[in-house]
Amino acid sequence: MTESPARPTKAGGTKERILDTTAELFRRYGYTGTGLKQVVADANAPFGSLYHHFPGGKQQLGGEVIRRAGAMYYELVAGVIDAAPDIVAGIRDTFGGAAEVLRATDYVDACPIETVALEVASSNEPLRQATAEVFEQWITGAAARFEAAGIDAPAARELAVAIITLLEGAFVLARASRTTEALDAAGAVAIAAVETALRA
Amino acid sequence: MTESPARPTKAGGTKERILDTTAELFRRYGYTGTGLKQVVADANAPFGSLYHHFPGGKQQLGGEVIRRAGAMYYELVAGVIDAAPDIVAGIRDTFGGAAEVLRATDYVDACPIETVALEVASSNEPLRQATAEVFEQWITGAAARFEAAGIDAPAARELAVAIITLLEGAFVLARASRTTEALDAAGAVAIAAVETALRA
DNA sequence: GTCTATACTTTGATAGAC
DNA sequence: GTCTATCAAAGTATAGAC
Repeated sequence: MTESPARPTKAGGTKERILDTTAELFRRYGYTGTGLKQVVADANAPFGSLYHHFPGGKQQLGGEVIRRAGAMYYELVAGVIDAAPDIVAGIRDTFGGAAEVLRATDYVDACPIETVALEVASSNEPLRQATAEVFEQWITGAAARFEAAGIDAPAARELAVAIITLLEGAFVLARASRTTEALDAAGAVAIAAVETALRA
Repeated sequence: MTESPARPTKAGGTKERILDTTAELFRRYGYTGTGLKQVVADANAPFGSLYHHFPGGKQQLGGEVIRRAGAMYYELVAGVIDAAPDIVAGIRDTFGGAAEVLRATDYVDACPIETVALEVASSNEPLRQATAEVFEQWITGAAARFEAAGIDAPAARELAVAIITLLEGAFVLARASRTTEALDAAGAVAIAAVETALRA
């Protein structure tokens, strides 16, 4: 009973709480749209704590959030794919599950780093690199699964890039239109591309 | 010679100059990342002019820029497609041309409304609707061309959604990685999807 | 390590002279 | 319709007590 329920809102230490809160705000409002005052308010943390844990300020916090959220989203999707009986079903479940989550969260919970990636692409080189590394990690992970399904390495990588491209593009149209039409269309094309590669 | 070279930087009236400048800034830095002071500075316009032409402030300016830039980009891509001998070549030219432009502009000139669309999707309902209308216009225009190529209406629309999804998604990965790999992979999948639909 | 108070800058927006 | 001056609020960041 030495543990005290200091922070009612979320579990974990102050640093983790700041990271999780920032990730949530980034997904909704993007990098420039998220203020540090809002971060500490939502994380129930004192302002000074932020600069204690992230002496590099908003940029350091942003970098850690991008890598952390990127890795977590990778694990999430990889789990869905690996739970399916085969790779085609895994891709189908990925797009179908993404559509479900979007509907259930009022079209908020899409890719956690996409908005930030576009915002920083031409304005913040360190953060741009962070997003590039996350996407590269996803591509490598997806390509490995396609290779395991019998597709040769170059085709597996190209297919991985195309699938992730379809998912990211569908998130843009889905969030703008508040429909899952793009995820359905993208999922169909994705499955067709995988089946074609498997036959080759 | 009654015309005086009042503004050295760009052609057109003050309002048009503000619209063009804002569109350029939105593409690079997004909506929240673009300040109105930077807009008037780059447009070589006095600050008061902005609120004279856009009494609704940043939101009204944003809405007009989204619709204007969206329509211009539509005309640009439609021109590329219609200049090609057939629809497959048109799609190939679209993805190839987009890759060329990205390389030539240091990965800045991608979709003019994509960053803004993600930023406002869950934070600014009027602007979210503006982006949704632009995407819908693109989908309708692309679907009409697929129908003209002999694809039935439902399939043409689904194909249009998928192609635009591929383009938007490729822009995200391309700008983040500063490579055109995603545009190449997306273009290949896009062409395959069109060819499949044409055979059906 | 926690927390408060504050410094400094930039933001969107307005008023009013011309 | 142009332009300057200015406002209140929010932005990031820092200092220093505890």
